[in-house]
Amino acid sequence: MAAQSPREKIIQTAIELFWLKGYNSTSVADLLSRTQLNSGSLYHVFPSKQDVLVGVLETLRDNIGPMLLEPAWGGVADPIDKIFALLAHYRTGIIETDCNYGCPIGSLALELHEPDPKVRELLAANFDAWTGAVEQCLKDAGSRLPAKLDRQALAEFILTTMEGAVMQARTHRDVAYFDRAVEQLRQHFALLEENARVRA
Amino acid sequence: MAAQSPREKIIQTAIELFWLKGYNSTSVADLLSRTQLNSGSLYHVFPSKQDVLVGVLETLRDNIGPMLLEPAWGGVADPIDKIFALLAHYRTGIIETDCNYGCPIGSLALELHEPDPKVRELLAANFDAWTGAVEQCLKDAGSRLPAKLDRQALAEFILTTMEGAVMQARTHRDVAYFDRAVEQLRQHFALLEENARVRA
DNA sequence: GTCTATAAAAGGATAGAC
DNA sequence: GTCTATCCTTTTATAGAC
Repeated sequence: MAAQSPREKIIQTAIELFWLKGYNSTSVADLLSRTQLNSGSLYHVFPSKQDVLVGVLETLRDNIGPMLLEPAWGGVADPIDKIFALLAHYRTGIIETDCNYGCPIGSLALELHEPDPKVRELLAANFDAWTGAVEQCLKDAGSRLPAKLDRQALAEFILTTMEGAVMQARTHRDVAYFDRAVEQLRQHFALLEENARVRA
Repeated sequence: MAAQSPREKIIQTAIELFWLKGYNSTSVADLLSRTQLNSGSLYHVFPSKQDVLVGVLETLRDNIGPMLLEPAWGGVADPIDKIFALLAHYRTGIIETDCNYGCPIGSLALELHEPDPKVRELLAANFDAWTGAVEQCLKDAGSRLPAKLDRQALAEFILTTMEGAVMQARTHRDVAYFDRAVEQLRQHFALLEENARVRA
């Protein structure tokens, strides 16, 4: 592994701690002790804690492929299978964290109540990257889905499902809440695909 | 209006501030200045800030009827209309807050990363009260929905939709994200109702 | 660019008089 | 039950030497 710059160390650590503890509950001191850096080094790179958050959100937005999609899609080629593989990837996160899992973006989106405009736009950009990837899957599914289907709206709805399902699984500490939501979405897809066949 | 006890003042103010700013970003000093109470009075009733949170969650759980369902359902009798009236009620909240709206329970559920077991159970109990009310609507819809439909799972899915849709509308500061998610749910209902008719 | 020390403020909570 | 004063810790951020 190549040596990491202070910037890289801080971003990587902040991604993990903001995800595990949230933004407000992660102190600069937490970041310093985990990275073994001194405050002078951190504040030299990031003038304020919020600048660390901006760096985190830019990194997540720019690396959704290697950090999320490629791990989720390894070996999966079918576009509709990819969508459910992405959801299955979140399920793995839920299991690995004993049902404590929260979507890094969704949790920040609800934790930060009056975010700086730049932060809010980066949260939105992360959602856009996610729904954009799913929308591409829906386009790749071609005539298997109804021609008149609003594929952007359905991509957003898949994000809606993931976020709401993760929230309930976490709150109840029970992955079955996630599974039942995904099953409802599967039924929705089954109805859409049947609809497309009938009209074909 | 009847005189309010310190306890009632604190709970009412905390409901509002936890909703507007979140739990961590609401200080005890905020509660004191808003209620015009002194710290001695607050800590006499609530030994710690977390006890205020417990009181808030118990109050919301025990008053879901007058605080949420009855305002949302005024004049609506049809069980399926009630479900979409409930969603329309959230839409009103989104509009009234300039798309800053967050579900009080959902936001806390994601903000609190390692909640005390009692707090977590109360969050889950609030979700249960919500899905329980929706599940009753689905039962009241009787044969308009497929007989074999898992009505508990669908009730949870409606909560999933609301939470995910609120999150996206807030993040994008655009109610259209909420509207599109509800429209997807409407299509899902249309397919279910058609399904029930065909088999009848 | 990195070090140590520390400022300056905010936070939760307590003490003891009334 | 309520008042005022204050303790103690945590937190973000800065200063100035190296």
